[in-house]
Amino acid sequence: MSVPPLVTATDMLRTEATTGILGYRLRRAQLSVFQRFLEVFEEARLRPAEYTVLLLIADNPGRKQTEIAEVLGIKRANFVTLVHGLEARHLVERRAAADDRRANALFLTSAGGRFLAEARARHEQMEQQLITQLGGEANRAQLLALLERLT
Amino acid sequence: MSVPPLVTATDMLRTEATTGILGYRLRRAQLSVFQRFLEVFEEARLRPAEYTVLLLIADNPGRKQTEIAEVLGIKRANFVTLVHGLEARHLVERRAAADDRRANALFLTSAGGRFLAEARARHEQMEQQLITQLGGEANRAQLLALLERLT
DNA sequence: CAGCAATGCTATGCACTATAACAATGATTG
DNA sequence: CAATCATTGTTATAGTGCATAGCATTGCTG
Repeated sequence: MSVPPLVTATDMLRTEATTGILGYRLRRAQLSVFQRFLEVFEEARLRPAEYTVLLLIADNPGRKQTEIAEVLGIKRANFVTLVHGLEARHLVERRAAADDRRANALFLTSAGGRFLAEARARHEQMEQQLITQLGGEANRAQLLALLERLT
Repeated sequence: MSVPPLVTATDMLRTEATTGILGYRLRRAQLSVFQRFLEVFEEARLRPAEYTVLLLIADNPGRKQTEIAEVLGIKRANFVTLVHGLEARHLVERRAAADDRRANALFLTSAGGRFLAEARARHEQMEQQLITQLGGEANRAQLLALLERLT
């Protein structure tokens, strides 16, 4: 009769303990997804945070910086640089708010609209790949629902 | 007949677009879970990465720095500082590896073992809260399985 | 009007991450 | 064996994300 190997591969580490840590798995998965995003949007020079900002401005034109930033969980101070970068690329426009001269109302420029449309298309492809990876749209919906409960 | 309000709350932003971004939801959930971890382990002065390092050393005593670091996705260079901190707190011990004088074999000290046991207990409570939040252990298992597919 | 709050902004520090280079040691090859 | 190359731990350094403090301008409230 044949015997199984007496030792498993000596270079194999025991990692079962990490499966008990939801935060660890969340982090690894998030890094993995972000990494792919960075690769897909490298030539477009678009970062994850910038993409969400463009999306939010598109759906909420004319809103103040602070409002957009707060929804995304970005501090006012850090949002300044982010928006400034998008403005320098002529994707976003800052207009003084009519009702509050302290505030900047944010708008997408026409170039910003076209840029976002293109980005949306690319991102859609990426999201489709993730759905495939997850084993179907139902699994993605399930995952989103579970993530929602954690936030 | 009563009429629904003509306008929704003016301070409400449309955020549906972000639900189409798996990476965004992953990030928010991860930040939320990490935030709680930092609160729970603030007095113990234990960071998420440090916790996983201790766990891995406990389950794989005598392994080289590079091996532990690689499994956790930490660069060798950055791992040096991390281990050094744990060593300074007398939780981890570096011994010259017998078979390779370049390498450091990592071990938990007895104090490190006690510290980890306490940390494990606290973390178990935290994980239980997360399970409650997710609506049961089955949901947590499902979430872990889905996250696995993304990594 | 006086005092307080909010907005955008600048400056700054901390934590995490990534790369390059190095000495010591090990492995490989001619 | 000697020469060459790879690996390990380490240091130094830079970039990025995120947080806080403070400021001037403007708005709000009593």
